Amino acid sequence: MVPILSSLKFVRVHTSLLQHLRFFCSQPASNSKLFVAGLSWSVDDRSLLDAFSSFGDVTEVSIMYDKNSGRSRGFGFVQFSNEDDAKYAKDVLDGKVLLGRPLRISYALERVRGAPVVVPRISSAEPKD
DNA sequence: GGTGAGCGC
Repeated sequence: MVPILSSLKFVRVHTSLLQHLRFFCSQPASNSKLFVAGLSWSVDDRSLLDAFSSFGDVTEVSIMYDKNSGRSRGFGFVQFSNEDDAKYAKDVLDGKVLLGRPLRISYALERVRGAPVVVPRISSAEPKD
């Protein structure tokens, strides 16, 4: 009886921890920050800014570069000051070709301090309420 | 160094 109860308790704690982790990580950091992937390796910050600034007020643009090679990792982040501008740019530019590569745009995830960003693989298991 | 889905220090 006791080992059963303790194992059940362990399962409860474990599942709640996973749910909390998934809940925390699957939430967008904000609706005004976009995650832009599918970038060509020749796209830099300025060309990305030029592509997005025509759809709204862009606060910050950052492309992730490899520390060793110095080349672009093919994705970056675009921060808008307005949520509607970010949504507008996402709706228009998502799938559009920039320098030969189709853009893949989605909302940026919450960045957890000290830990890598966990990308939710299970989008069908999200609570609807 | 070539690479092509992805979530940043």
